[in-house]
Amino acid sequence: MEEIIEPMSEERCTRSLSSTEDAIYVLGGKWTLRIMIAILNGHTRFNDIQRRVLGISARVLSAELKKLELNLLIERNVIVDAKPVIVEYNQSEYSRSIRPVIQSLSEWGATHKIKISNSH
Amino acid sequence: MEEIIEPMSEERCTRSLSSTEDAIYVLGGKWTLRIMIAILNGHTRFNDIQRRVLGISARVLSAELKKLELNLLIERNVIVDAKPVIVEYNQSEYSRSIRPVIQSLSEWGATHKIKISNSH
DNA sequence: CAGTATCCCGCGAGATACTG
DNA sequence: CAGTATCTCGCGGGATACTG
Repeated sequence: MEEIIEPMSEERCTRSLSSTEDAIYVLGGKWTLRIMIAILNGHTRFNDIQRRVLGISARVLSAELKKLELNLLIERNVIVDAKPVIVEYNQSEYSRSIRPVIQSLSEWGATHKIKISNSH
Repeated sequence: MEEIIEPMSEERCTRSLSSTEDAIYVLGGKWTLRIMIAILNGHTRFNDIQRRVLGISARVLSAELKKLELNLLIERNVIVDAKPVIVEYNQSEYSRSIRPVIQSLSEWGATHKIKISNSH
């Protein structure tokens, strides 16, 4: 009886792929991580965030914040007893879970930049 | 690979962000990881890959393969002494470097899916 | 300040056809 | 088989203006 050695089990890889795609779907947008990192840096208010994330429009920022909130990565808090109402977007406890992911991406991105510039 | 240079403070975080964006830029496309994983799974020929990556057109696959090759993640090999010439896209040695990234994304994606489905 | 409403344009990408 | 060439269309997203 012979056994075929595969690079990796197809189904395991497929499952892994689908999870990977989910992650990319949530985190891989053009603005998503920029915004997330602005908030992690303590910039919690709409216009403050917009100032930090250069080039983003109010319309797109609004949509992105809703998406991040739906994914439980940020929490929208309205402080009603303020002169003009204050809205704060705060990192959630759960948002800590993406730190390793950001770390991993960041490390690879850094070495990759070197790799590419060396190759040209 | 790059676009805008930020003139902001917190340079360490900005550098990290920029590396993260570079990684997202390379890996975050709609098809990129699907294709990469198909190749890692041993599907090396154009039409074979296209069959594995459901929904992708030849035009887009062609462009994506060029991008992956430019990023040194795959190698294009032409086997000239075959009746109709055979072209193979093989994983590069360097492509091993993205495994931790895929792993990290995959793990977060899996737990996130559970997190989200529990919250609805 | 914290957004929403329109208008509008470019390009990402699907469909289809064609070539060496 | 391994792509390239058009043609087309939707929508992501920028610009601008407006509101509570």
